[in-house]
Amino acid sequence: MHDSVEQAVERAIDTMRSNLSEQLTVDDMARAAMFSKFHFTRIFQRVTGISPGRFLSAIRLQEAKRLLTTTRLNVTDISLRVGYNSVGTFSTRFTKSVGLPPTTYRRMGGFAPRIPTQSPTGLTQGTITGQVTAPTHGPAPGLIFMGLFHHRIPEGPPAHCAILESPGAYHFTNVPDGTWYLLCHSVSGDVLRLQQDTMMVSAVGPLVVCGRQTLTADAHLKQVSKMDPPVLLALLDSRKAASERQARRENRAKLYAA
DNA sequence: CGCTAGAGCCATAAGAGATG
DNA sequence: CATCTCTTATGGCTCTAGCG
Repeated sequence: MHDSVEQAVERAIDTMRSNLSEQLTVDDMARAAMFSKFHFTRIFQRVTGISPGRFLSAIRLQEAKRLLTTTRLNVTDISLRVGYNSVGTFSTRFTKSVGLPPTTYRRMGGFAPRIPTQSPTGLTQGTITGQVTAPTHGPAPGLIFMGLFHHRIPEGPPAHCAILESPGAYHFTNVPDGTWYLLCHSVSGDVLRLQQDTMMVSAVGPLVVCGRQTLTADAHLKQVSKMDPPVLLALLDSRKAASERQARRENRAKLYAA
C-alpha cells in the first residue's frame, strides 16, 4: 500500500516534469495518480513534505535555472518554456526563490556571490546543533551547504547557513523562534551540471525552536531522489569557495610563522 | 475522503532602468 | 534609440489548510 502511494506520487512528479510548459493543475496530477484531488494533495504532502503546487513551481524554476546557464534563450522564452505566461510573474518568483534576478543569475554563471540570510527578527536565542554524516560507500561528498529554512524546500534567504568542508559537527546559535527545516546539500564534481548521481541531500524537520533551548538534529546525507524537492537558492561556487578557504588558511599560517 | 474560507499565486499592464 | 529586463500595483482565481 505504502509502495503504491509512493508510486502514485512518482507518477505525478513524472507528469509534472514531462509537461512543464503546460498549464498543469492539481486536478490533472490527481487524475494521473488516480486519486481525488483532496486525497492526492494529502499523500503528496506526506511523501515529499510540500504541496503539489509548490513542487511543480519548484521544478519549473529549477528548469529555468538550467536553461539560463546552458542556453542563450532570452528570459521571456525561458519563462514560456517552463510554464509561465507572464515574464513579470516569472521574474518575481525566480528572484524570490533563487535570490538573484534571472539575468544576474546567468551573468554569474549559475552561482551566487554570497548566500543572503534573513535579518534577525528580535526574539532570537535558540540553538540547533548536531552532526552531518554521509554514506560510508559511494563518492565522498564535496562542500556541504547547510541552511535553516521555513519550508521543506530550499528557497529564499535562509535564517542561517553554513558550509562544511566534510561531514562533521555543526552549530547554529541565535536561531529565531519558529518552525525550521535544516536542509543540507552537497555536490561532488561539477555543480553546474547538477547531475543527480553526484548530488547528496538531507532534510531534517520540522524543528520547533522556542526560547533559549538547544535542539539536537543529526543530518544524514543520501543520494538525491526524484521525490526530493529541487534546490532553488543559488549556491556558491564550491571550487571558488574551497580555494578562498585554502587561501585564508595559508594567510593565517603565514601570520603565525612571522 | 469531501467541503470551504482565506491566503497566496498568477496574469496583466505600465513604467523605469540597463544594454548594445 | 530600440529592445530587453525588472519592478510594482491590482484584481481574479486556484490551491491549501483545517474541519467534519
